[in-house]
Amino acid sequence: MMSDKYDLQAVEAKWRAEWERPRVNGARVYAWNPTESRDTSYVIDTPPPTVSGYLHMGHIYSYTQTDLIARFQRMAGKNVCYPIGFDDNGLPTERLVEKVRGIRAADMSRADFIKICHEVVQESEQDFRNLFSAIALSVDWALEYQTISPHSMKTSQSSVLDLFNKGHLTRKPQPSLWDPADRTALAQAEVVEKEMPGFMWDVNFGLEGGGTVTIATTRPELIGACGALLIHPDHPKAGELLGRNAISPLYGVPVPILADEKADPEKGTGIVMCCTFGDTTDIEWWHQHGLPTRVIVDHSGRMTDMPEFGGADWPSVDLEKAREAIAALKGLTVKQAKTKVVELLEAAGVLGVKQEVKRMVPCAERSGAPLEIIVTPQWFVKVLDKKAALIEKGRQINWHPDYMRVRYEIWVENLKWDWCISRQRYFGVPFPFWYSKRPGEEGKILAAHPDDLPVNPLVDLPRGYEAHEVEPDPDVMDTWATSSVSPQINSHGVAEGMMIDPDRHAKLFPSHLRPQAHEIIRTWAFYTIVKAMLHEDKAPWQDIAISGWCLAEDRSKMSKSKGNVVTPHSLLEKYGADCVRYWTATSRLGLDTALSEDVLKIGKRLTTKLWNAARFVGGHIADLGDAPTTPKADAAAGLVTGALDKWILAKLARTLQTATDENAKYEYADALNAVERFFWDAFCDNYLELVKGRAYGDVGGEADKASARYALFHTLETVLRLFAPVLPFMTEEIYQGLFTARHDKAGSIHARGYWPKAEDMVIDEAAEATGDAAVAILAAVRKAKSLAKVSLKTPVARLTVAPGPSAPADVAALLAPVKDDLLFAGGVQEFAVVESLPEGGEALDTDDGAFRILAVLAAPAA
RNA sequence: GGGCGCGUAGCUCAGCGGUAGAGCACUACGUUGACAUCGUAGUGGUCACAGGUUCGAUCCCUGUCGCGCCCA
Repeated sequence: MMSDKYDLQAVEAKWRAEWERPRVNGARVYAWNPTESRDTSYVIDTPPPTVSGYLHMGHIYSYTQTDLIARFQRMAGKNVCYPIGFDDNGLPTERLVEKVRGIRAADMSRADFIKICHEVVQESEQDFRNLFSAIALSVDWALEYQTISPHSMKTSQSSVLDLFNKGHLTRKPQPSLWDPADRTALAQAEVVEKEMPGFMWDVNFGLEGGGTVTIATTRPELIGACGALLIHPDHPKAGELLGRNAISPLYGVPVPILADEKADPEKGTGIVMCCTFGDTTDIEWWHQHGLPTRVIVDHSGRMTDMPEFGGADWPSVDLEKAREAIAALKGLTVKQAKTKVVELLEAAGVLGVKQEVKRMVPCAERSGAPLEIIVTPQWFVKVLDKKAALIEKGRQINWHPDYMRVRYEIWVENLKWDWCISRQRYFGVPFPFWYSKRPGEEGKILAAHPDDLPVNPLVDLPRGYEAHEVEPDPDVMDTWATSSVSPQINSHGVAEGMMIDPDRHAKLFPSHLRPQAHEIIRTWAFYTIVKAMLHEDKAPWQDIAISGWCLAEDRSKMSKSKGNVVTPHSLLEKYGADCVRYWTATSRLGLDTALSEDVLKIGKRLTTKLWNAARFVGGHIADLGDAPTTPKADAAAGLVTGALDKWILAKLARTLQTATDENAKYEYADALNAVERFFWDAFCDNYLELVKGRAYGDVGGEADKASARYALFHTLETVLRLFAPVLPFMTEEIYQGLFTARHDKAGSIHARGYWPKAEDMVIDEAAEATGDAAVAILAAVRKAKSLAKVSLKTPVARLTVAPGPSAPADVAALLAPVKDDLLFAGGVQEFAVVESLPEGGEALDTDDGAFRILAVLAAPAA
């Protein structure tokens, strides 16, 4: 039995709880079955949301799109493995914790800080669980993981150990991107370019043997770190300068003048200085020309006292003056130092023109601080030597939409740095390494034994060593170093010799689908491909589905600062999960979508219509029990005899075909559209009106009525299943309410294998043509009434039908099987099929051009 | 500066070689026994612009302009 009104809140709460209870053969509806083989599985590499973020519409948008795919695959018969995880380690979480608790990691013990991180993370994870449950994600909660859990740490450390053993991981002091605010190294992907106003100064260097040379620089504070001057070989002054030494101002350091094509003769004076390190070009020159390393900025972004200055590698022609400059600058931030150096240069009379320029400054994505390039020992995954192989791996994956692959390839082609995975932070996965202090092997890297993972080198020891013999590696991994093994965290294995459960790994890796957003193609997708390739020379997934962003209604980005953020909770409360899911289902993969209340209202209209149509059908099929089998079998058994009934079943079969094909291609929006059109146009607007005469017993006999009831039964049941991935709550409520006999057998409408089957459907082409004709003529009759501005109830005294331009051969024979239904639905009193319409009266063509009709309306009732 | 995507009815979008589609909005009519959270019908577009290919272009090619994103 169904109530008149759909009680949204109560129904959603009921099924949320029910789906988590063991129901189908003792298992939960969405449970993955670990005993089955890989052949029947469908494995999803779900994005673990970063718990440091706040809940926004984007989460609903992208996670629901994945859920639509998961639900289809499950209903279509796959053993779906749909895990969920939380990315809770790393710098983003540390920053969140410092903010919400008003503390600083640097002010407390490492252990205390980590403890607080765990607390904050718990609260945040519960918010996500509630949201995901509210929108009915069909994830298997038994597969939940955290990237900071011991299991994830073990997987992540196994990964690093495997890369180390295979020679893909190196640790050496080399120039690294450094965030002086958070005091940690960063990877290329965490850099954002910000346009900042600044100045370019001309500065005069002296020349050995007399004279001066003028360079242009935006970073005069680095003059002390200068190792050479560069000039383009075609520069007019190249001839006189090349081969000579310049003398840096303030410090008096002799530096060679070298030729390089990369020194832009159009920029500034056309002569630049190369320092340790102003930018990435400096690093190239430093490598290429074998320049000395001259460090003058420390890890906190302040000027050092340059202890090596004055030595053999760092000579000066005027040590005393240089020491004055060093003393004046020591301890200043880079920014303060810039001002001071300019003053000193001015006082020394070597400062030339100052020009205002806008420049792009590389900054840390998280802290926003301008980056320095500092030489520190860091762990790098070697990727620069593998660009071609990485692009090839990307091409083995099906990208949806395909053009997103280009973004990946462009990123790989433009890589400038190996992947730096070490961070000088606290809340993360530690490296499973120590450095030996044993005499004779000082500095040797000692790796943990795979069986001992996870290890904390600050507490644990490498096999065979005493505490006093080792120095632990103090760093933690970047959060991407762990999230990049999300498929392996779920599959419980990384590589040969690094397996927790080889059987499970073989079943779950590679996964079938990676869903994710496009802005992290260069990070998460890229890093995951790197890991899978280096560990097992595999692509990590078969398909990758890229979702777009959820924009505000005006198509601008939602952001707190703009105040245009719509929270998921307000929408869920107002419209319910089914309507919100409907909104996400209407836009395809890859496209950004504006949040639209209009679309939500359409969803509302659809669910209301579905509820009411089901109430109507329910009234006519209640006593059928589970006597109906399948449309095909019931038709073959002579239970479905009406032409219109065969017509709606044929349209249903075609709709199923489209919906199945589109869903299999991840085109859930096209699938939904096909089902919606069938439900609204064919079923509600036409079939239900045409079938009422027989359903209520006003037309035909018992067999005709039974035929109608069987067709109503099958059509509604199938439509519910087709809508089930998009509207899980309402379809379950109706299904459990009306199809109780079937529900006893199998459980939830969302159960595995519940997608309708093409082989159970039946298409009768003759009946289809007859039904199409009935629908076209009914529409023309309605149009005649609408044009006459009368009620649709107004009877038609006489309806005459003649062949139109594209008429079928025998109109009378075609219409015969539906004549009674048609006349009843149209309120027609007298009916005739003729060769051509009589003169006079307003004839109408049907939309398909098959017929011309003349409807003479009865006088309206008084 | 490079790459990618997008510009179709007032709005949100589909179509992608053969006389322009849907929903919303708007207008008119209508409470018909599932539904007024409704029904039926209608109005509405030189498919951003300019060239080219073709018998024929919204659809393919080239260029221009505008918007968005990614990367320098």
